Amino acid sequence: MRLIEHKKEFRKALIEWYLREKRDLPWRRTSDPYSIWVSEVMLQQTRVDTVIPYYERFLSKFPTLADLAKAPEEEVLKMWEGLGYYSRGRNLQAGVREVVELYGSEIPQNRQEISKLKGVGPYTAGAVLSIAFGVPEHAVDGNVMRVMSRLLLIEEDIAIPKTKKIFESVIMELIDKKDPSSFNQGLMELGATICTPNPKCLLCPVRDFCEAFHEGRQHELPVKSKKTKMKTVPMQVFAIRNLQGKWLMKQRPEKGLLANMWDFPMIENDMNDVEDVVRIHFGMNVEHQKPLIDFKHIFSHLTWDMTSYVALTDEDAPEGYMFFSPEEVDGLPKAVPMQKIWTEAKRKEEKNSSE
DNA sequence: AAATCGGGGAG
DNA sequence: CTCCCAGATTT
Repeated sequence: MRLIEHKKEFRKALIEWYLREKRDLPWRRTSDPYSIWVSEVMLQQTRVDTVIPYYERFLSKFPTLADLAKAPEEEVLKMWEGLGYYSRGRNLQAGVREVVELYGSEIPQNRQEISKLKGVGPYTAGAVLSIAFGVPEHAVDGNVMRVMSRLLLIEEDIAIPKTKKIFESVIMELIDKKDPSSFNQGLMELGATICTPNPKCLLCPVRDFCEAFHEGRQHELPVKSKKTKMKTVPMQVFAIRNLQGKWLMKQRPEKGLLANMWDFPMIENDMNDVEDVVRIHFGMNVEHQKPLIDFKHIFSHLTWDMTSYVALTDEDAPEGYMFFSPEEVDGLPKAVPMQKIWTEAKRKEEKNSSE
């Protein structure tokens, strides 16, 4: 049965399956457009199971558009801590502030305007429009490209940006105008649970419409070129405590990797003696340095090979750095590598004081 | 078009 | 290990 000649039957099969089998997820229990927006941003390149607790905490802290708009940016970052892609959090708040200031706190209900909001790209625009407002717009993510590449035997390389336009066009031809929300979510649900990279075709509600299944080629799709060369950067990190029990930290730049997050003093691996490294790079003298924890932290495009130390100083903070009490350090937004080092530093302090 | 931007789960 | 996840932004 050719999908393109049986659109109505396809929509019916997909939507009925979705309404019957859909997972019970927090953002499917609300019709609040702001909440749905938050969920869509958190779900960018992030698994459902990872997002759920973040979604709950975030909306408890910022229940409405107005709450998020007026919050200090550092509180937003703190709520995003550990979720990754931290610019999403800052962009979401910027977008929310635009809605408050430019649109009278009403999220725009057309693609042209909603796409102007910070952090709202082609996917998120279509997702919020279709799910929150019932507007028949495409929401093409990785799931949808995988599902549609199989259903229609589309062999274009999905690693190339312009290939996505093909899928967006296809969805606009196929979408159910009466229930675009269930149609779009149905495709994503299918990609997440059945039409996975290793597909469970025998359970598929629309396999009769699937050209790849018909040809037995579902495992060949989608075609994706993409190969990344990852580099490894050796890093040395120093958790430095002063005589008042405060710890030395520095905020990262507002642009680039882990923007605005807080670090212990760190540098690319220097082969000099540890005390010399600290004196040369941070201009301070430390003593009693001891190894803390070594580990690798893998980003999308690079790996940090971490070596960390604890040390003691009686000097003032160098330019750009500040000392913080343990409670203050807890409250600062830190990426996972620093969290790991901080946890280990506290554990070691605890152990020393009990001896 | 390609690179950048996190972190984790699955095979 | 590799892949990839309800992608957006910058270069």
